[in-house]
Amino acid sequence: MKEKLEFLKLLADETRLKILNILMCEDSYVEKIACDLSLTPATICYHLKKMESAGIVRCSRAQFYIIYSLNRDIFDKPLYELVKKDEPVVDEDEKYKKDVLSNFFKYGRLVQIPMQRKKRDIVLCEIAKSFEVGIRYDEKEVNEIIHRFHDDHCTIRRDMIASGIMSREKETYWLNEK
Amino acid sequence: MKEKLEFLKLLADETRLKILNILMCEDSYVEKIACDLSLTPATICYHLKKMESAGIVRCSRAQFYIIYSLNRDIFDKPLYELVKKDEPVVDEDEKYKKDVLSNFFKYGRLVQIPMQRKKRDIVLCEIAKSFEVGIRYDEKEVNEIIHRFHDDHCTIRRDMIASGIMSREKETYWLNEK
DNA sequence: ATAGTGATTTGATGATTTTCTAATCATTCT
DNA sequence: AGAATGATTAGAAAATCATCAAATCACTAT
Repeated sequence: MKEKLEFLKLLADETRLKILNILMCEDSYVEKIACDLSLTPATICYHLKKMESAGIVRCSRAQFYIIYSLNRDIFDKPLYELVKKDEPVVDEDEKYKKDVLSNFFKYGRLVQIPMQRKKRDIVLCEIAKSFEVGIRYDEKEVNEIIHRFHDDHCTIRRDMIASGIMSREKETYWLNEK
Repeated sequence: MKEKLEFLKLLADETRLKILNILMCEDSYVEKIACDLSLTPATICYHLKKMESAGIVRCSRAQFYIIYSLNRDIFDKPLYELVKKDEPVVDEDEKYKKDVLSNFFKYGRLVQIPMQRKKRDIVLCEIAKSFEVGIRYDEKEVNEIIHRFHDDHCTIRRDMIASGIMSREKETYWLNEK
């Protein structure tokens, strides 16, 4: 995906398209192209080097000049080849999270506390969304909020502290940043 | 050219490629895509609207949702179709200028003063490059410089004034801006 | 009607990218 | 060797574009 994106980005520029069209007709060199397009050699060089490193053009020295030519093979593919994914599009982490949540929550209630550490953290994070950063809660408030999700608020409250999602000092609890 | 460029620019964006890949699998709607990609609905809407106005996607309302779908026809073309010019690449004006100059100058000398107004202006502009803006020249200096290009410096000097390329006051001449 | 939900627009911000000038590099020719 | 010419790089300025938050719009269902 990344590579195809870079390739498309290279094509999607007015100056580079013009350069490619010139090279479709005949090989050429920096100064000549610059003159044809009324731009500086530095600019043309910048574009040619970019395209060279992506394999779109090649160059070779001939006497005074460095002759650039097109790598014509590249343009035969149909367009959808360039658009179609070769990696999953949706963020894998996000997908996994969603799966876990939909497995353990039914109608907004936690049906079971996950045994696996990784899954339990995801579930705890979800519950943590009901707390706000910067607010101090006493134990009664914490229990009440957690109880909306699961009867065993004690276990979950303890896990919140253990996993570092919340902190506690004496009788007050608070949600940690991030 | 312009249109193809716009099309390529639309394809050459990571988020839009991801959206297209999602739509390749199944039709979808703003909020769902936003959720899949962990972006805001506003952002997804922005991209979809852009692609819609280019005919890449379509949309239609279905109950609560506005369902977006792919216009699949577009992706069948081979890539070079998108790159190849359908207008001349080189600036027509520039080309014309070049032709005129190469017709009337040989080895740096003007072989004949063009009769056509348009062509004469181009030739005069070329000669004017030997003068600098902001410098005052007396008639002798002007003649000397013009003489490098053509024997009949008087005619050309007069044409320079007449065409507005240079100005004169009493004995001094100067090149006008631009 | 109106409350609720998804879609869109607006305005601001930040990131990326193109372009130029000036300086430097590399090669050829004298 | 060094002069000349084309190519490249570095650095800075300007333009373009994606993203978000907040406000507004459009439709549905009660």
